[in-house]
Amino acid sequence: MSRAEKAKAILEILQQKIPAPATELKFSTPWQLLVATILSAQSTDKQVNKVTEKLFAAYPGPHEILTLTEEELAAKIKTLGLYRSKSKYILATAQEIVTKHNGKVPQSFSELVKLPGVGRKTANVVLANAFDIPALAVDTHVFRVARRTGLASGKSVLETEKELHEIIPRQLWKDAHHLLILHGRYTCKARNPQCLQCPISSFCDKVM
DNA sequence: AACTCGGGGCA
DNA sequence: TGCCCAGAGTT
Repeated sequence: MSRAEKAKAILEILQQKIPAPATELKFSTPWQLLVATILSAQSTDKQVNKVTEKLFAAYPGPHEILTLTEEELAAKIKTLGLYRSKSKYILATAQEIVTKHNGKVPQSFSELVKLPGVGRKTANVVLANAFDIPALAVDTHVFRVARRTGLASGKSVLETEKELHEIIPRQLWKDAHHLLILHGRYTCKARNPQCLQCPISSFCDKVM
């Protein structure tokens, strides 16, 4: 079985096994996904969902969020860590999107990473999930899953990113990041991995 | 490369 | 009670 076939098989299984609504970041627009992703730094998806549900109901887009001061927004996201910097980033990014991008979230990596608080990971998540553009942010979870399953063998995150780009089928790009990261977070954990309940253990070189 | 922001989840 | 967490900016 080629690596590409393996990737396809693994992702299709994860698609069926991972209950999206409970754990996935919720969003209905590129802007909301961008904000949710900024908020997710050093926080869990559940915490983020709790905050964004209220926030987006009252302030759905960049124009609305700009009616808030930095302190007011910070108060609304105070249950998340790093809330002061996040508030600052979100308002600054909203301002730039309104003034420089005609109110729309830019659709290229180079433009996205120029936004305040948007780095490599956030940019890739937005490209893949909001715009269905092949992009994958390899973080520690994705890296670990890729190594254990043998989908990638590169030593660095960037090498792994390149390898995954080559083998993940086009139609699965949109879900690849969520699936791999959630699998890594809840099942293929760094410590105490749940191999007995792992739906893809038959593809794994390192069942424990 | 190291440091900082940071409340909540979980053992 | 201590460790960890969907990161990014600054020095």
